[in-house]
Amino acid sequence: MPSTKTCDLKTKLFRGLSDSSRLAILNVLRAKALTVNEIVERTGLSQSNVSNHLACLRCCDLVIHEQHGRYVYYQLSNDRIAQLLDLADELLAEVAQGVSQCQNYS
Amino acid sequence: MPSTKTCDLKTKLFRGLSDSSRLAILNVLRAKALTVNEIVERTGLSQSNVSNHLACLRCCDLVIHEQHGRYVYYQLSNDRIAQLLDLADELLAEVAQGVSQCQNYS
DNA sequence: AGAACATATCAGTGGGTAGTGATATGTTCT
DNA sequence: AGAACATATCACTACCCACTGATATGTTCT
Repeated sequence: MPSTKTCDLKTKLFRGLSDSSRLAILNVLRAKALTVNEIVERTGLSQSNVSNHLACLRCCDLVIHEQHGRYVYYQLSNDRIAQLLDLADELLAEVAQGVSQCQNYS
Repeated sequence: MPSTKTCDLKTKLFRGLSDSSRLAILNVLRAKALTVNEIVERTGLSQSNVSNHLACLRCCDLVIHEQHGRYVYYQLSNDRIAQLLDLADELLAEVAQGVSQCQNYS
């Protein structure tokens, strides 16, 4: 059974995933490594917003980046991230309606 | 590839998991079904706090409840929830340090 | 060197939400 | 019926965090 400390870290990990911008970024990165601008185009988010969130995701070791010339390529750092997203989809397949209706948060 | 709508729902699902109280509740429920009071004792949270979060988790179909006399037993609704928590632990095993250091949120 | 492009950083603000306390509802005793 | 227990509901407040806009840093051209 996870300790309190591990639980708090897990809370923080999930908080990293509980933002629509960050999740959109992780989602477009599932296909392949992308530059910041490509991420901006595909998500429709502003550049500074994407960059801010990338800093967060990078700091949390959820993505890694590689500078190629003046472009910076980002990709998922770990296969388990995609697995986690997949598993979340599977769970959602069964609880989507409930989650959708829940009024406690948006 | 998940649609925007699915992504938003996933965001909401993760938001459900991104609170230390809710995660603590889900965590103690992994062992077995518990009454509200047992959850209160094991998590150290206040009764109203636990009850509020249980309402949220119940609404999201993440837990189910059964009334037995004056006690209400709660349990996880779906095996994938525990799987998701396990997978998060596995991912954390590799990114814990980064997550821990990240200053973007607490 | 300077211009154009690509990305990062930072401070400020507004909106959302978690926790508390009081109270309501529901159940099982005597 | 009434008391004691178990749980749920609700309104309020304080805090946290996501987005924006401006600007800084870094890179590759001519």
